[in-house]
Amino acid sequence: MTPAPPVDTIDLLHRARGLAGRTVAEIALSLGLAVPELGTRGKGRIGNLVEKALGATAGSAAAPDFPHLGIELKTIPVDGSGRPLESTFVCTISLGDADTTSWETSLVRAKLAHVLWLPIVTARGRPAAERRVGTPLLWQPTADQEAILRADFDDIMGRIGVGGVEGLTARAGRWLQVRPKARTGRARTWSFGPEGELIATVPRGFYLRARFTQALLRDPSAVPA
Amino acid sequence: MTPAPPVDTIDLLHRARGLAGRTVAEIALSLGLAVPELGTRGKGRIGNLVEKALGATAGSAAAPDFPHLGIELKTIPVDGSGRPLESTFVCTISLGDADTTSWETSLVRAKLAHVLWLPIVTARGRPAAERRVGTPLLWQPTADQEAILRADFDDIMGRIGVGGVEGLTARAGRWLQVRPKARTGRARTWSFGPEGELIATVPRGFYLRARFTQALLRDPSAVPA
DNA sequence: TAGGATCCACTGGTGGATCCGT
DNA sequence: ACGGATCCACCAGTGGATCCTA
Repeated sequence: MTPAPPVDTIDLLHRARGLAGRTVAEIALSLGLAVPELGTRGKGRIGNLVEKALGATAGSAAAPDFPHLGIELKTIPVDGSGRPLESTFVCTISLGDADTTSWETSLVRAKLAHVLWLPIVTARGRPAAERRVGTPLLWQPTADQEAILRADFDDIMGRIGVGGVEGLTARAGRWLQVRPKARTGRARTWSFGPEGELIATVPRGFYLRARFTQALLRDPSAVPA
Repeated sequence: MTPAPPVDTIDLLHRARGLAGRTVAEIALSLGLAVPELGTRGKGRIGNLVEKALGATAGSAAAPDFPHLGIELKTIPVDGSGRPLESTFVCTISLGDADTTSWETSLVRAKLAHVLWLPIVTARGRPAAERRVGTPLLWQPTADQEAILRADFDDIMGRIGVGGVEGLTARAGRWLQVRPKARTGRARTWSFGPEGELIATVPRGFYLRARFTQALLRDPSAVPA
């Protein structure tokens, strides 16, 4: 019942376009799956559903959703006019490697190198089943865009190197930012404090600000503020 | 329904003696739990049951079962005359640290520093529910015993340092031995080969040979072959 | 007999994201 | 608007051990 992986990029894009206009309920039904609930329950379930619908490789960490194509799938909740309602999670940040990781070798660069954006038209307060897939966009950063992402990355990693991760706020970064991930007070990861001492901290992730993804969805080569 | 932790060593020993002579079925019933199946299903379930019955801390890794007492609980299947039917698993071996770990700081020493042995009288082929708790033994290694355990540990770690973990067999060690742990071909851990190269291997654990535990149960200060 | 192979329950960490006060 | 907090599914790894052939 689960579709095979797409044979190539064209195939993937065709399939994604085939989902456009369909509701979450319809997609779930066609896969023989339960319609995901949302709200405070099951925040990531639409993302998982769409992955299955497009034949993405299941649950493979540190690899793109479509490994043979090198393409990452990202759903993004948008309002009726196509504006993102949320920032977009990119990946977890390796807090221990702040001083030895470069943009070139970073996971965040790998994730953003080639993305299939799939807007999910979302009316707040309505059942998830009603949400509808919008027009997909296959995107690779332009040189200008990547330069800014790299600058954000270097800025963030530099701040961690100087003051430790606890001194970093979500205010750093023009398009990329770092915010907490996972339930506060439960998950723990290891990092370094201002004096270089080893400390336990909440896991954090890279996110793309909504103002960047908003511009992107309208013009893939946009360079917004 | 789950007992509170024992307040002190005497309390623990009293409780353990209170289990002596009782069957697995009786203990499960008194805790309001299902009687564990065994055989090829649920090999560790009696151990878990007894932990609960004695108020051990649940599922705490790298800590003794009774942290405030520093005591480790080990069930051990024995025949009608009290002879162990199996070797006893002690703990996982840290393969990456072979050259930097000493007996003094090792997990295996910590685990064996103070053990509450609880024999489980086991007739092969009979239902697990019928198994009966034997006479508990609270044990700490004598100086002579610890010297041999340390020698085994050093021997094993030395062999790993020389030939890598893949050259190590369960034949090494007088009382302690190293054997595979977890389903072959599934779990993987990282180690070093003969040339110092990083390799993936099956996880392994320290076990106490049955000839040692057999002597121990008859005479806590025994120094068998 | 015992070395090598294997089994189940549980949970912490990861990947998928959205919630919600200020 | 947005920074900080939080939610669920899934799975590999760990802890509890015993099985099973040669």
